Amino acid sequence: MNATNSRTRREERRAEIVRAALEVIAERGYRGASLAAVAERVGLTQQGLLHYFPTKDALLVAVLEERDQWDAVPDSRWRVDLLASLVEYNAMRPGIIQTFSALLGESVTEGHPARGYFTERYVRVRANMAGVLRTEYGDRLPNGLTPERAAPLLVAVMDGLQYQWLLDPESVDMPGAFRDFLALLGEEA
Amino acid sequence: MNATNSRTRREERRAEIVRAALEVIAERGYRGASLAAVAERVGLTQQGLLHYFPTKDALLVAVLEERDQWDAVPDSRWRVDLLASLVEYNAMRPGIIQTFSALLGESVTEGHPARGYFTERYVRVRANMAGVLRTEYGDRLPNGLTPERAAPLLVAVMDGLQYQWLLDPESVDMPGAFRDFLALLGEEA
DNA sequence: TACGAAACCTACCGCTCTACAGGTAATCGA
DNA sequence: TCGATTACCTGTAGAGCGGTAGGTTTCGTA
Repeated sequence: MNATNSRTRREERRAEIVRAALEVIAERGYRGASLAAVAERVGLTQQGLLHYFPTKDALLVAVLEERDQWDAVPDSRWRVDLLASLVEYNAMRPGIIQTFSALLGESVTEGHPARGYFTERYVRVRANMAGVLRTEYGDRLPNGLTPERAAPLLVAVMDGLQYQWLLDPESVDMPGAFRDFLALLGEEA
Repeated sequence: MNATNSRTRREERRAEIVRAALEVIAERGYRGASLAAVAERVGLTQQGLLHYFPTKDALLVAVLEERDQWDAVPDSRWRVDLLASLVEYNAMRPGIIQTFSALLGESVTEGHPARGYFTERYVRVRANMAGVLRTEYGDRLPNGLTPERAAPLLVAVMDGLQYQWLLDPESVDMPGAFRDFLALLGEEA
């Protein structure tokens, strides 16, 4: 095997570990997720895992980078009707949603290693959403709101619905509720 | 001092501890909040604290009961315009908001002791909000939504805005955004 | 003033956690 | 085939955790 292959193998193993970490964080949160639990899931000892990620925080960074890659795909290519599909898609992947809902909750505590990440992510996502709305409606939505004022609401609805849905999926039709909200945004004042 | 006074003193001490617990949970989350840290804040040892709450979970129960008392005040007495005042009031108490945002985030993880609480609370709050909307608008909002379908959105916006605001209060005008949303709800389709 | 309970304390147990140190076996390039 | 790197392992340090056991002091009550 050549060097490229070695490098690939290492990357694959790291990706495997990140995937396991996503699961464990979903189940126990970041603070509650032990390296040993993640390691066990990929058939390693805790010390073996530290060979790939030297500290717990380094592993978290890798987890957050994975997420970045995930939703950095479309950016300005989004259109409002595609947002509904995104939420529908999310509703089929409760694991990921649970991971990042748990992390978001933890991140508001002091000195949490994901705090900076979520703060910056929100700035970016709000700007993205404002862009999407501007593309769709121009400088004013039908109801008179600017895209910049509607964007935080859009993001809030997505996040807020996720918590209600995670806690009680039977009672909350997340995609349906989100479509209701989009309809609300598109209506005349 | 008589028996009543003793009982009162005990209750006061417990309330003091619960207040300290709210602070520590806001800073570190529930899992990250150690009994010792709470105890120190009221000038006790960890074991002294256990004299008032026999387990950590018992302390959490008391914290959640405090919250119940807090927002059980008005129920059906709420009106839509008072919701805006509530959000404005919340914006002046970041500590409490942070405590319960952190707890909500943790609660979606498996086996979390607050999970049942939040699940039931959402059922109750959605029903309350639907009631408020019905009182204001009747069986259909101006845009055609039923109160039952609008209620999850209302709750989602409140929660979702809190996360954005906690992470970046300078960038997010929580009360303003919420008023925007209320206006949206009140508009004709 | 004597008694019992309440309000703490010290000491400690057993467990878990992250991380470091150092070893060993497999692998890989030259 | 040899020397080095990689991929793990065992062992353990060091701290923190919730909770128990059992003592002592304070205090209300009779």
